[in-house]
Amino acid sequence: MAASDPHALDAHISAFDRVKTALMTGAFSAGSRIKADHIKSQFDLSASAAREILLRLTGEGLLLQEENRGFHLPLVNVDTLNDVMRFRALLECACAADSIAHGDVEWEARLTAAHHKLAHVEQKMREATELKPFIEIWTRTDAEFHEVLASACPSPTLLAARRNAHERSRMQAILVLPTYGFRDRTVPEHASILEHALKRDIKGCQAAISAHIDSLGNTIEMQSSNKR
Amino acid sequence: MAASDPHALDAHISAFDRVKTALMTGAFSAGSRIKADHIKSQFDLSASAAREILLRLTGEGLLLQEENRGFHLPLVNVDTLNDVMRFRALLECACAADSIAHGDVEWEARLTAAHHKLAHVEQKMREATELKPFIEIWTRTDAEFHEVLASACPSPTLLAARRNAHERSRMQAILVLPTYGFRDRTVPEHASILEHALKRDIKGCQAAISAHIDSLGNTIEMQSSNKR
DNA sequence: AAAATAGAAAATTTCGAAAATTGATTTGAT
DNA sequence: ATCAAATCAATTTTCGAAATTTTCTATTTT
Repeated sequence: MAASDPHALDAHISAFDRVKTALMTGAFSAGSRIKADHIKSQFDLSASAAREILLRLTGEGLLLQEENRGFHLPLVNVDTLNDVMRFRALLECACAADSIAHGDVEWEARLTAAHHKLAHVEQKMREATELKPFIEIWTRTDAEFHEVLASACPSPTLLAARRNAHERSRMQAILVLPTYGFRDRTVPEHASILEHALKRDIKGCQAAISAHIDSLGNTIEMQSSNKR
Repeated sequence: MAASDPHALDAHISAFDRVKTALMTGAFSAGSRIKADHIKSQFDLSASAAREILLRLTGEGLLLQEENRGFHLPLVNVDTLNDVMRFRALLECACAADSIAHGDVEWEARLTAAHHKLAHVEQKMREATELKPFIEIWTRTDAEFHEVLASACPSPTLLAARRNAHERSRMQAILVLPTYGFRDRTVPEHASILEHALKRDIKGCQAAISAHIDSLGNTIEMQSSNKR
């Protein structure tokens, strides 16, 4: 991959997704301005193509826009992180309740498979001394697990909102959490969610989800992890 | 107001809001294409200004876009209406719970005032033979009531999502419901919401909200109203 | 007559440059 | 020296036209 064209292998991926991925993987810091010119040159786009992408990302709530002052990432602190996390918990719980009520054996199988993969990655992370190399794969695997957990919910509106909330909370976590949200306790949390879902215990599953997400929100206050 | 310039008096209102208002008041029909050219001429905008507005509205979920096939209103039927309504109910209930938990006397006063205005309009509607002339003011008053009800909720994310869900459900209602969502039973429904909110009865208030919104969703199946 | 093809028209998307706005720097006045 | 006005550079926003894609219509082919 030539240094002059860092996206040569991503030619089939839309420019929108490339910029969004950059945002979601921490290429910019919290509160920083996202200049159209920078996007334009960095991703080899025309001025208006770059602007349109930034507009779309603003529509998804991943960026903010100020009249005549361009686009910027949201500022992130304990309060904003917890706010988004709580909102996400509300939607994850609602989706999970619907999934548990409507999901069939096929759903159970997919959920078990997704958790198996996630547990595999997280086990490696617990054993590793450096988390960083795992973050990208873990982020994808974690998103997939929660996606499958919600997938038997019959409401397209709720599903779309949940996914968006997940993306927003993920972006904030990447921006401020030392280990991007992963901690040792994450492993039993995911196991507990799976267990209650398979038991068709809606209340228990929602409690597990809330605990999982709350613990993420609280991580910011105790940045004493010795792993990076 | 000259016929050639239907928006002369709205000069201080942004073009975005003018187009959005047109959408929200039923200027276009469900599923219909929203051609950039039409917006461009109808609202006296340049091609790219029109496109940018349509992009923003898509970001808010009020329009859909299909690659190289432009923008269009969502198709609306019993299922989509109920889906959005259920989602809105989830968020309204969450906001109401927070408001009841956090609202002070000032909030109670504003809520009472908002309900008083709403009840006034709705009383006139019950007495009237034609609903149409009241729809615009009623829509505003109803939105204000639900806005105030939610306003003591401390979560900006939840508040923004609730407002958006309200707008989307309102647009769908305008598109398909015969009386745009108003029925005689709406009056006691709003009263019940107020009553439980002031009593600080979270469960009761949520039940009242759910009943209120469910009854809207069901209206589409019984279009036997003799008023228009 | 139905299906397929080709060509024309309509609509969407993309583009790079012009216009307007903001923020920073310099200049001038008190 | 301080504050205000004016100038300048950087950035965002707006624009109308060019390029692409889709859609419609007419023609040809089976």
